[in-house]
Amino acid sequence: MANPSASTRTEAFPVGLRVLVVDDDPTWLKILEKMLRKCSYEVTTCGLARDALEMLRERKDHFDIVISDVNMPDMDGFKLLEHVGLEMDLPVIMMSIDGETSRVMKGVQHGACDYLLKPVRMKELRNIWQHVYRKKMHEVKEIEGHYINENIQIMKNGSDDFEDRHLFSGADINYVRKRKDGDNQEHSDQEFSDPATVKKARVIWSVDLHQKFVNAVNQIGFDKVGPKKILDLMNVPGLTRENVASHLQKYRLYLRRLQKQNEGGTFSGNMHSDFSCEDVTGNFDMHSSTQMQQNGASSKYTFTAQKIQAQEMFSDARADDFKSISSLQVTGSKQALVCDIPDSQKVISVSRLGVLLPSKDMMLGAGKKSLEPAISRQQSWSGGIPVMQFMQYPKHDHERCSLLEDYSCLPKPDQEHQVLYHLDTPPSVISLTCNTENDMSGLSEFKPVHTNHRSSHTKTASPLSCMTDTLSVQVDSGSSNTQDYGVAFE
DNA sequence: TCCAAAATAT
DNA sequence: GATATTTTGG
Repeated sequence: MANPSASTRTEAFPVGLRVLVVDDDPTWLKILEKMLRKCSYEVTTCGLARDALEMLRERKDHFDIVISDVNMPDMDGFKLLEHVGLEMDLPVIMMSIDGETSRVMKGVQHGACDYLLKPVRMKELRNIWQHVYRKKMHEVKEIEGHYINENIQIMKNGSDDFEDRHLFSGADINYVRKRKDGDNQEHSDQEFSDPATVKKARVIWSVDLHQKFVNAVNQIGFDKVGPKKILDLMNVPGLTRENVASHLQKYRLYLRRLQKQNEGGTFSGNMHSDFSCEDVTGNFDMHSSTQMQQNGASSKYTFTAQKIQAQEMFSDARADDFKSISSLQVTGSKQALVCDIPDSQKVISVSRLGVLLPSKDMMLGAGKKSLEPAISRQQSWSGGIPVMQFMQYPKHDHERCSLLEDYSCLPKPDQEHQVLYHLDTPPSVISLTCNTENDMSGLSEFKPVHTNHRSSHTKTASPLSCMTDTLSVQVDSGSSNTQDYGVAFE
């Protein structure tokens, strides 16, 4: 899938599928080649299994799928199948003249994704791309939850843009979500047979992607910003103007809401003093962040921040609208946050502070920076360990809490939780963990008064000079029905 | 079922 | 390009 030429292609997904056909019979090779080309696939033929294997070994990234005959003089088709499965893990379709059950079974047992009988029909060849797609989906599913990436995260049932194939490629794997198995297994044949009916990819606005978006917006200037300009600046393959427009709409709504709140003058306290960098910086073991949640209730708070200098806080103080985020705005520079933690909410996080000022000041675009909460559940690897960054805000008042000042919303005593502070600017990560129930109860009692308690966990924090870039808080109670991925503006 | 995110329509 | 509406998926 890492075909270099892929990036230059513009055809719809199955078009250009790179197929390697192996058959000792030159006539069949010719026929198959012709038929496959008719399907708009990119075909490579090979008369010897050994040569095919060699070719694959040399350029395994140059093929998407292999179709091999079973009976070949130099090497049994099953043997080839075995090698391919083990060495390059490409989908392999076997074919033969006879459809003897045992042979077909053998093929399947050896890992063939399909078994075609000669003469092969056009319809069968036209659909082989599904195997590639399914395989990818399968792989994605396996790594789901452990992948982090700074590009687009896409979920699709198919791909309608060649470029998208990059999202599937090993080197540039983007987190791809798939539907639940049941969904496509049931109607796979119908749904997949026509690429045109395949659903469009859904872009998941991860923190990183959102950050790019925010950076672009800032660069352009809020008043002059437009989807097209942002798209150009972001320069993310596969991302469309519509994607950006949609996100921009959400972003604007978010800022508007924030501004409103700000005007309303609800200040939830003086976060500044409470949330100084000292509390945030420090080195903690980030590994703890990897265990997101087990069956029980566990809460975890992670956040990364860069240059934390909070000054203002835009949080909703209204009890009725508590979904929210807490964002602090930093004067001079940067961020802060508050968050609400719902028990039902699985993850809460405030993240990456953007660089826009969600206030009038920002609108004026004076280059001020602000903290911007983002929400997403995204997986990332930090030091080989998956870390999730969350940014979803809870919606229950009773659960809300501000990291800065209101800790009453922290997880209930009966829950196990972890708190971690994670410095994302590159390397350092801080994590704070409390795993005992006792700790929990302590947290649940968190109130401003408990500042000390919190400090104790963050004592190693470095000075303000340390910059924090993202702050995310995640609370995992084990049960939740909220969407937990993507950036959320709330 | 509900809700928010993202896609799509206007 | 902005906004309204619909679709999607957790």
